[in-house]
Amino acid sequence: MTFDKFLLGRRRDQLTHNDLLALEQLALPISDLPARHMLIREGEPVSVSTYLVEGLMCRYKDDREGQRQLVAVHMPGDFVDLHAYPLKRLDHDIATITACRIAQVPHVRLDGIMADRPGMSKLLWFSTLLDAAMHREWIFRLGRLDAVQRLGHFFCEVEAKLRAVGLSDGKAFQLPMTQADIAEACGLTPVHVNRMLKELRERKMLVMRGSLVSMLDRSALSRLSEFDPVYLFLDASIAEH
Amino acid sequence: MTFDKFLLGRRRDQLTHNDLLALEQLALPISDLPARHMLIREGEPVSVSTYLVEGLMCRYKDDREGQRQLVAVHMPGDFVDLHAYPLKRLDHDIATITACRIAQVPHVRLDGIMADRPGMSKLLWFSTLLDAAMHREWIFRLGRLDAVQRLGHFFCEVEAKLRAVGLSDGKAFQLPMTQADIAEACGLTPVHVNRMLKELRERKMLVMRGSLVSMLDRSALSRLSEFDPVYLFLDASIAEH
DNA sequence: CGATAATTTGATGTGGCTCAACCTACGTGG
DNA sequence: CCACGTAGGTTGAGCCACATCAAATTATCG
Repeated sequence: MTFDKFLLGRRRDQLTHNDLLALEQLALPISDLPARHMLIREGEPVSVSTYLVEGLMCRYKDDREGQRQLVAVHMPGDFVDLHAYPLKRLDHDIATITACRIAQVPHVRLDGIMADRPGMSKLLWFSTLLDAAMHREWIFRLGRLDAVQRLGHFFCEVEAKLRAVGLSDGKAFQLPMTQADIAEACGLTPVHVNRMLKELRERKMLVMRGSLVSMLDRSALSRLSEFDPVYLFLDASIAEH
Repeated sequence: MTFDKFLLGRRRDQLTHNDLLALEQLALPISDLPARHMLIREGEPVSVSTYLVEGLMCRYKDDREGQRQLVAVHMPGDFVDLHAYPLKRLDHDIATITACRIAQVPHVRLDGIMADRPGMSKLLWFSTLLDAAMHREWIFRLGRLDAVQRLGHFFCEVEAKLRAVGLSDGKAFQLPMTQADIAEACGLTPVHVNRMLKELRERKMLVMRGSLVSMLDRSALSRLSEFDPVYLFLDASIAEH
């Protein structure tokens, strides 16, 4: 039950029934975190990894003045900091955006998986490299797209990920982030995010009211923002629609 | 001999002598590539991974108009596309910058390592996550730093990596990249890179003449550009100096 | 020595930032 | 139930960092 969203839409078939059972048995009891709560601070040694069951989390680096740059947004089904297993400490902070439900897996138990289940180890490895692939696309977004495109691209990515775990129908979805959060993700100021959202609204591509995002014209939006979901490594069936 | 730079300065001690021997035996004979040569194109299935023995390589995504955004620069000792092993295909292109000497490892042989050597598998996993950590820092660089800082930060990163494999003495090093290449890495235009290099020169922090980069004042440069090498996961001894 | 790539400099345009004000929704306590 | 505080969102005016376009100068290399 806990891991029923894990890797959904991505090579799930390569997890055997026994693998999944082994995964379920790894997890400690589920716990809850409040919104806007810091989970891990840069540099501290980490000995458990967190799997996100419900809610929104983010990873970020901050500059000298404490300004944040988000480097990832996580949603249900994501192994948020599995990379802390080989790395042992993190180079960035992790915090919740909304209230979250999580399951934590001690690293010593993962050692068992590495020793006994090479196939599953490779799939865990794969899931951390998915994050790396998304990082690369974020670099592209910041380096080569202008403000409207960055927003469009960001929303396309979030929508595709949510759809893979059944949290978007392809038209509308809940995204409880403020415009300031989105600004921190896209390397823009909140003021400019506001103006660009207005432009997307006027262009009849996307409307965000509160936490409800409605994609009025997804294909136009992905064309505008040069979004191509190959980097999400989704199975053909999900990527197409 | 081939892998004598692998992970240098980073948890090398966790590779046993037998591990290293196993690694050396994995590699196919060494081969050479010309400068400005594409090695792997986005999307094509990959069944071998490339280890860089000598030269400079880069990974990049390009936008609709063919404009490149570099997402990584690789130097000797890097397992350039080990991540292709779990991923099976890549989300970006890989090309040489200078002429390169490489060793290629077939993925089937890595399967053997996954099955027999969990400790070494974890170290290989670790090395791919190092790339992810660098990606995150690149996101930060593009999202939160201005042009001079981006350049300073980029040079600090390159210098630290080169120093870890003995290719920089902490003062000067060879970097055979054009200003246009650097622009593609930092999300700037070549013209503006040129002007900002001039500024770094005038501020007596860094001079680039041809491919020789001289860091006149490394500590001032890293302060200016908010460079902190923790994300490179270097052993204390190398990180300090 | 000539051709071509790389660097340098100048002039001008503009996308996104800054600062500042105002508006709206919502939760809390009087 | 209203008053008020606060967080989030919206809008305007002015400015600046970086882009763009264009041309000249300097390396590099067959």
